[in-house]
Amino acid sequence: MSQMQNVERRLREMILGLEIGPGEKLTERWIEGRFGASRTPVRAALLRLETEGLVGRDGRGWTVSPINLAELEQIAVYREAVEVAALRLTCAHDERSALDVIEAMLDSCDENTRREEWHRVGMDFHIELARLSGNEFLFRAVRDAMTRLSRARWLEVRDEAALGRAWAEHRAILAATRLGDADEAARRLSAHIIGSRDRLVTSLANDRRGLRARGFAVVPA
Amino acid sequence: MSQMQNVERRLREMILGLEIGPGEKLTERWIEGRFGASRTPVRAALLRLETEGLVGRDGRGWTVSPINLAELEQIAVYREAVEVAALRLTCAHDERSALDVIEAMLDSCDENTRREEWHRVGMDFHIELARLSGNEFLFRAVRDAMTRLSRARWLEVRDEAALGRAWAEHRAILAATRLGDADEAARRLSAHIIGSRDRLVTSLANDRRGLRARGFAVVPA
DNA sequence: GATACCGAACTGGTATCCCAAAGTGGTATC
DNA sequence: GATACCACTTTGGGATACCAGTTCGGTATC
Repeated sequence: MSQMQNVERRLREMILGLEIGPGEKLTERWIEGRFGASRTPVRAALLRLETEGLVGRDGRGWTVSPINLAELEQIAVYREAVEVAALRLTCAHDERSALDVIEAMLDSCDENTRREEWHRVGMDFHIELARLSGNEFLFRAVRDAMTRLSRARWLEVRDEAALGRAWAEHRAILAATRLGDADEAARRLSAHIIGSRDRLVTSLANDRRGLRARGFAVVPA
Repeated sequence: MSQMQNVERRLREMILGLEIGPGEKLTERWIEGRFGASRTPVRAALLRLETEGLVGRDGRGWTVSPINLAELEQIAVYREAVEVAALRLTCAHDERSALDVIEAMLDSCDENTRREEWHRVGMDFHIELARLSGNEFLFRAVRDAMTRLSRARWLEVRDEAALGRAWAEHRAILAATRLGDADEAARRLSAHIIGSRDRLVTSLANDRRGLRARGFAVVPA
């Protein structure tokens, strides 16, 4: 694997894992030293992470994108459009046995599972479901949206009750999809996405003070 | 304006304007010489154009993305999802006077207008309509989709009848939106997008031989 | 002590070099 | 004439040197 992809992957992991706080300044030279790469791959990584929305330009410098409540609300609307469209396509397919694999992902999480795993599976559920649509653009849209939501979702994962509710909703969506009931599946998916957003934005607004204290920039809606 | 943005913009224009044919090989050194910039900004431009889908990697080298019929079909489905969602948001707004500006764009095209202008306005109609939704992600999705469609749409613009039909459909969509009739507007927009796709894919499939003769790579569905 | 000013240090942007590997063309061999 | 092989060229990936603009600390001045 090339240096370029390595820097990109490792830097993305640090940002998504909150090892580098939202709003923090980044310098190309710091990344260079941190990962033992030269500026060429570092710049390539920053350019790609910029298109993913994980870093941005702050005047003449680089900044880890802050958590933006207004953005989270808009992403939910976007997700609703693309995920529902993808799900309807999947419902229209004849072959839906791949749903079993997704259900197994949900089953793999129990009380002994690490929070990181719940976090990952919660995203992969939506991403893999979108992949089943067979539409590359809907799939990428969902994957990119989940990437942008990833950091904020660490909050949701801390809430046991919210996780239980989310998993139940995931299962209900799968059940309706399995039956090919597109309308019911779409209704439940919409409700799930909007519900998640509301819980997320509420708890983020409440935790804002605490997050800022940890050095995490959170821009209000 | 920095070199980096210049190279990116000018190279994008050459690709979208078919001055560099779909499927053509690109070397960083050629671009370097062509635009009088060094490799650093050239590579930055290529990385960004790659995320826009205009160039891709062919083994170790760069290639102008071919026109891909399967991709065109998938984009139409994607567009339908995001544009309809955006339009419904706009219909739900109180303030819709901005629609006048869009209508004026359509009016600015008549029999004396250059084909390039029809081409541009035909895309901007959809982009500006999506912008009115106020949702940044839906807007960007539409803009990026139109960019990917841009080269293939040169064909549609050659067909006088297709243009007339498209403009009539655009006006009907605007009319329904103005009335706040979201369902009617959505129906008409869906029909327009899918209809455009069918006409486009058909004429592309027919012209494939001619396009290949001009050196344009066209990959079938 | 406050402030205006100056320079050292650091920033991203750019140019340029080096490198390993993939490609290319010619040639010797059969 | 086909093919295997080798030297040379060209490629993108990486590293580094340099630049202009900005920032920021310290200092001289009042």
